[in-house]
Formats: sequence, C-alpha cells, structure tokens
Amino acid sequence: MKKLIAIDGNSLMFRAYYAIQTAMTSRDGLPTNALHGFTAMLLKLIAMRPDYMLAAFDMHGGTFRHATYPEYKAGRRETPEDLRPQIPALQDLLRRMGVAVCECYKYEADDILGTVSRMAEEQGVETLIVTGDRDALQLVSDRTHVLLTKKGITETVEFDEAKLMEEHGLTPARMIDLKALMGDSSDNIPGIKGVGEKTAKALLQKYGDLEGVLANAENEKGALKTKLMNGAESARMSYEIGTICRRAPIDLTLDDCAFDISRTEAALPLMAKLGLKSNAARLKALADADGPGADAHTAASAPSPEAEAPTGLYDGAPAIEIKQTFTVADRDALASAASVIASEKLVALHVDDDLTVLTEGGFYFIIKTGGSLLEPGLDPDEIFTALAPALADPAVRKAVFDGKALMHLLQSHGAELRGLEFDLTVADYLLNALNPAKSLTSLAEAVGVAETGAAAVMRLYRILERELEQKQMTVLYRGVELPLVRVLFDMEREGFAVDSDALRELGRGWGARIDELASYIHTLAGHSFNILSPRQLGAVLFDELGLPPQKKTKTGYSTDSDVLENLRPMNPIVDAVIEYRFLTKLRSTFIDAMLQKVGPDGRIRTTFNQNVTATGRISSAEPNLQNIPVRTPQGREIRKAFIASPGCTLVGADYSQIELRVLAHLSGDDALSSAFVSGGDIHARTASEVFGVPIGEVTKDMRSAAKAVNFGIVYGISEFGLANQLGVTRKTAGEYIKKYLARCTGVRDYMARSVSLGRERGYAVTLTGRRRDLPELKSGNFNTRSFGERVAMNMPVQGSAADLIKLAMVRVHDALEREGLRAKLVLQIHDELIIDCPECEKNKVAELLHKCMMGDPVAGELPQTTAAGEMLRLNVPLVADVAEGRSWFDTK
DNA sequence: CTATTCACG
DNA sequence: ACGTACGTGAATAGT
Repeated sequence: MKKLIAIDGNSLMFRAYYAIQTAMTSRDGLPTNALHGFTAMLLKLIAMRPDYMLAAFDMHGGTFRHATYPEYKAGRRETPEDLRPQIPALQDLLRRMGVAVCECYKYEADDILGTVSRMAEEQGVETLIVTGDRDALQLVSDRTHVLLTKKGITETVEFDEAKLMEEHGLTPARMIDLKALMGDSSDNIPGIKGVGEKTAKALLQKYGDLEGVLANAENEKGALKTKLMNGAESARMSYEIGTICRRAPIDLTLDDCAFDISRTEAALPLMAKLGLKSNAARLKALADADGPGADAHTAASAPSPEAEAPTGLYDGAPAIEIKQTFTVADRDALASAASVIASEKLVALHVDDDLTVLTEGGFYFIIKTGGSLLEPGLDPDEIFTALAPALADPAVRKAVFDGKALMHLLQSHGAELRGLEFDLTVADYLLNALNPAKSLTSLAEAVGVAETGAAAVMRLYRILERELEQKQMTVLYRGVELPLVRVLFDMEREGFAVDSDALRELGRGWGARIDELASYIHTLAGHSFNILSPRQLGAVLFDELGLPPQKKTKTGYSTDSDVLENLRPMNPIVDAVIEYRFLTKLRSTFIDAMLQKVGPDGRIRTTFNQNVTATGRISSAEPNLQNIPVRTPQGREIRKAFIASPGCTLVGADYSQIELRVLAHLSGDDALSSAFVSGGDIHARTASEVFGVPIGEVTKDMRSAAKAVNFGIVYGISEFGLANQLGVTRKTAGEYIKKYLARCTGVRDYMARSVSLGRERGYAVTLTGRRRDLPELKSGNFNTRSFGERVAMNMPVQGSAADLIKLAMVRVHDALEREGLRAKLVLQIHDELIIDCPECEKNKVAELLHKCMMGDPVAGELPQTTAAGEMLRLNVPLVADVAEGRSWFDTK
C-alpha cells in the first residue's frame, strides 16, 4: 500500500523553534533554529520512504471558524519575531525538495490535513499525519495514523485507533466531543466551564457522545447537572469549532503530492546556504542509499562485526563476534529462530523498531515487527507467542536494556520474561547514578560501544558486569537491584484498589468550600482574579491591599506558605487564600488526577523508577503514590479511598526512625546508639541532651526543636537551614547544633569523616557500596561546595536506608512466592511497605513482613540475598511497626 | 519549557 | 563572601 506523510508545518515549526533556543543564523542573517529542528525531523520522515509528501500551513487572516465564533484563538501569542521569516524560507526549501506545500484561504493547516487524508483514504493510500497538535487525533482511522511530537520534537508517538483507545479510552471521533466538553484554553474554545478532562471522559464513557451527555444531563447530580444544562449551547458551539474540516477547498490532488527522494538533491544548495550543512549531507546519504538495487537500510541497521571497538575506558571486553545474521520476516524463519533461542543458555535481546536477539553462540536475529503503519513485518503478538517458551524459561538467561519495560511489553502480548540475567539500566544506574542513560543508544555511545541492538546489549553486559565487580557492587547488584526489577514489575502490574466513589465524594465536599472561599477572597479584593496565580495574587496582596512583601522570587513577589503564614494576622483574606490553596491542591492533585488514573478494574497503577534518584531511593510517578497526604487530617482522608482487594486486608509496616538508626550505625555514636538500644522517644531524648534537662522536663517546644535538629543532622546540617526551619536566629540555631555535636561527638566525627572521605575518593558510599559522585566538592563556589559537603553527609544515610528497604522488598516478595501465599506487595513509600493480603493469610504475612524488614532469618533464601543481608546488619536495633486494616488510612 | 508551589519520606 | 536544609513528582500559570 502506498504511503502519504502529511505534516502540520506551523505546528512543527513552532515546536522546533521552542525546542532549539540556541541562536543560529544563516550567512545572510536569517534565524535558522526552527529550520534546523524541522529539517532534522523531515529527514526522519523521508527515511520512512513515503510515496507522497505534503506540508500544510495556516494562512494569515481569519478563518471560517471566526464567523461562528469571533473569539476563536483570541489572546493567542504572536508568532515570535525571529520565527516569522523562517516560515517562508521553509516553504521554499520544501518545494525544492519536491514536498508539496499547501495553504488555504480561511482554512487552517488541520483542515488541509483532514482533507488530504480523506482523499488518501478514498484512494486506498495510508497516511501518517505529523504534528504536535493533539487535535489531529480526531482524524485517526485504520488507514490514517497520527505521529505526535513530544518534548519539543525529539520524541514522537504514533497513534492508531488502539493506541488512542488505550491512552484516552475514546474513538477518534469522540476526541471532538472531549474537547467540546472540556474546552481548550490555547484555542480559546470555552467547552463547559468546570468540566475538566476527567469529568469529560467519564461522561463520554457513560453516555457515548456529546449529544448523549447533554441529553442525560438530568441524570447527573448537583453542580455537574447545572453546569451541563447551562453549558449545552457552549459545548455544541465548541464541537462545531473543534471539528476539523475534511472538505476544505484546496486545489491540490494526491498526485500533486507524489514524492521522489532522488529529486531532493535540488534542495542541497539552498540547505547549504541556510547553514543546514549536516542535514544536507544526511539527506544526500539517504537519497544515495536509495539508488537502484541498493538495500542499504537493511544492511545499515544490522551490526557490523568488523566495526572495531573504539578505545574506551573499558578494555578487555572484546567486540561481539557475530557468526551469522538472520533477518526474520516470516513465520517459518520465526519458528526456527524461536527454537534456536530456546536452546541457548544466554541471550541478549532488545526491542526498538525491530526485535533483535543475539545468542551466546553468535547468531544474530533481526525480527521484523509490524509496529508501524509504514514498516511492514510480523505481528508482535505472533512474535512473542512464538518466543514465549524461551522467554519464560529461567534457564535461558536474558541480558536486556530495560527489564521492567520489557516485562510490561511482553505482558501486553501475553508473554512473560523469566531468567533476567542482566539489566543494563540498573547496572548503569549503580555506576553512574547522577546521569543514567536514557536509551540503549545513548548508553552505548557513552561507554564507547559501536554495536547496535542486542549486540550492544551483549557487549555492554560484559563491560558493565566487570565494572560492577571492580567497584565492589556485585552483591548490591545481584542481591538487591537486579531481583528488585521483578518485584517492582509485579507491584506495578498488581496495582492498588481504589474506592473511586469515596474519592469523588470527598472532592464534592471540598468543592463547595472552595467556591465559598473564592467568592470571599474576590469580595475582599474588590474584584475577581486567579487566586492560584502567584503573580495575580501578589498584585492583590502587596500592591492593592498594601501588605508588606516578605520575599522575592526571580519573577516577582513570593507568595509561598511561609510568606502567607507571616501575613496571616494582617488581613482575613490571607487565611482564606491559605485554605483555598490547600483545598485546591488536594482536589486537583489527589482527587481529580488520581481518578483519571483508576483503571477499568478499579485499580490504580504507578510506575516505580529504579534509576532516577541520586541516593538510591525508588521514586513513583504517573501517578506518584509516594506523596499521598498524611500530615493533615483532611489530607489523610484520601487514604481511606486506597483499599484492600475484595476478601483482603492491607498489611502495612514502616520503619521507625530508620535514617537516625542508620546514622547511629554509621557513626557509632554512643549517645545516639544507646538511645536506640534503650528505646523511647528519640526526639525527647535529644532535647534532654541538647537543653540539658531531665527527660521528664522536656517541653513540647524543646522536643520539636530537637526534632528539627535531628532532621538537620540527617540532611547535613547548616545553621541557616535549621534557623529557617525553626524560625529562630542563625545564632540560636548555631547554639543548638554546637550543643548537639558536643554531646554526640561520634556524629560530629562522622560528618567530618564523610566530607574528607568524599574529597579523597570523589564519591559518597552506602553500606552496600552504592555510590554517588561528588563533583561539587571541588567547586570554587562556596554554595556549590557546601552543597557537596551536605550531600557527602546525607547520601550514605538516606542511601543505606534505601538499601535496607529494597532488600526487605526482595525478601518479602520472594518469601511470599516461595510460601505459595497470595498476598502481594503493592506499595513502597521509602520507609513503609504495603501488602494487599487475603484475610486468611494476614497473620502469617504480617510476621513474614516484619522479619524481612528487621533482617531476621527466613528459610529458603538465595545466597546473594543472604550476602546482601550481611552487609546491612546494623549495630543498633531496627524497629518496624506493623498494622492492618481495610484501607491505607487504617495501616498506621 | 520554566517557575512556583506544595504533597510525601 | 556567600545565602540552602536531603531526596522526589505533579499541578498550574505564563512564556
């Protein structure tokens, strides 16, 4: 089938412009930053070998949409001065390349794309629409896909109908209804005020389409009902405006868009003149490779055995020798590849456009996937089904780039990955926590490996494995980090059950209060404004009401909670603002956003990142389940919506004062250690030491000051930080620290030792040998250097605590599996673990969890687990408190 | 995309 | 002389 690539020229230029903000000009002074970005993207598209190519542009002057809605796109910013002249230059360049350029009076680029893709569909031609504008998603069909640019233009995502369903739960046509309901601020399309993305999606799921939603407005309750009734007209208008026209009056046929790569040569002189030399060279290479009889792009993607390894830091790991390469593009070849792979002891595998597999014996399989509309190949389901036995066999060891991602991918095709021998992302993270590689390509480049795909994986495996050994991190890697990949995958897959109704109910209650506060604030201010805008709020508080500014930010007055707290007694508006911010924060972040993430099975799934933090902690994202409120009573209510599965209960346990205990261990400080040995309230004990009073006479204020000191000690204390936190003078804070360190000389010495060791070695290190580089210690800048010193003190503490709980997770996970228990680990929050546990197992699981966290022996553990446990044995007692209940609220 | 703010350990 | 506590992620406004 023939292929058309249709580009939204304005959208891509805009994105390229913002993505590349370095000043660049051609010889005659024309800015070229956007042209650089655009042509780079264009090359990628040309490499897909389209039969037709078109770039659509907006035309100046109003559009037909302004006739119905004069406010359309009102308030949109001007095209920046230095972008404007680049557009005609680009159009000129495109024409010379033989890419059709199209503008249409009164219509927008979107409408041209809609029209051309319709024409293509009617003529049996496939279309790939390339744009940064999500509106184009309404055009998706079985023959038309949308390639959406992300992060400027560096990343792209291809949307087909399935992907759209997965991402938004909607068919392409319903994307218009979605926008009609929620509106779009950048186009100034109103939608229905107060209906956001999640409400709109929920309504569409329920009632089918916009008219269904409007017809059923009566069935909704309360505020939503009113909004829907009053907003119907606005929504219908938005629908009309938001619909892309597929019959724009363009005087251009599909044949006019015919594209011939050999004719792009005509554009080379202009490209040179514009200073796009390297892109010109790449274009020429691309066109030459496409010459008669050449099959260069297949050959180019295969690894070249003769390519000599560049001399890198790592020698001794020889280049990978490939005995034979097989391109697998049909069922028979796939079946024989699968049988070879299943009989191997070790394979490296990698998935990007194609799946590549390298066996230890030197057989290299390039398995062509049919993932993209423009690249034919085998169906992924078919590939993974054929390989499933080998993939699931733990005796066939696998070296991969990103094990957890691969497990998810395989799972979505009904396969499973067992026998993870090596995960490059995790190894790279241990070797270089501050700057872990984002892709196999970037890792290969950083290490100086010339191979691609699975061959690169195999080579990097050997190199990084040796590097871990040299840096004495094998136990950490084999005993903790590598097995943790599976643990985190299982947790992500399992998800956490959520009571959506309870969450919605909570949001409704807060909504009423939020509205009340807003009108009160606007009344006191004398006019309406956006309370959540620091700039507008600053203007009201400090310019109009004359309150005294406390702090400044780069852009104006600071209005953060410290500032508002100080202003509190001066004007009743401040209290209302504080509460307004608090409640809107809770609602938008923890109710609205969370509800959107609840899956069809009523469970919410996070992604645990194993390679982002500098200290070794895990992080959680999309959604972040490690920052669900707990410190305020209202916020804590949210935890009531995080519940156990049917027939289950939540068993949770958290370490008590883990970081201070780690500090006691690392420093060997007598006072701190004996405080933990004898038990009791550590902050009160600290207060008694620092203030020199008997423990019974410690006041609340003394205790909270001591608590802040303890935190400060863990963070790498400074007078200023402590003073700021406590609201006392620098001098007073200094006194506290002095007293503390005079009492705890072990801690004092530890701090000094950490910094000097950090300077000597260039890195800080945890109990398991995890490292963090400390380049800041060499800085000539006082602030930077001081930061480095605090990091040198803090990292071993925070990082060793991370080591401890990570090992506990591996131990619990494996023990549950070994014992055949159905309980599942579902969440980790730095010092806390949550298990979703069948009622009948809860006693056993609670005991197991406790043992694993405490480092107590558990039967049947692997030697590498035990070895890691040895490194993490503290000489102060660990305490983990276990609790159980129906919801997360109850596990405290 | 950056800045500000604020949720957690 | 300099001016932050350590580690994260997300929502919102505004460029």
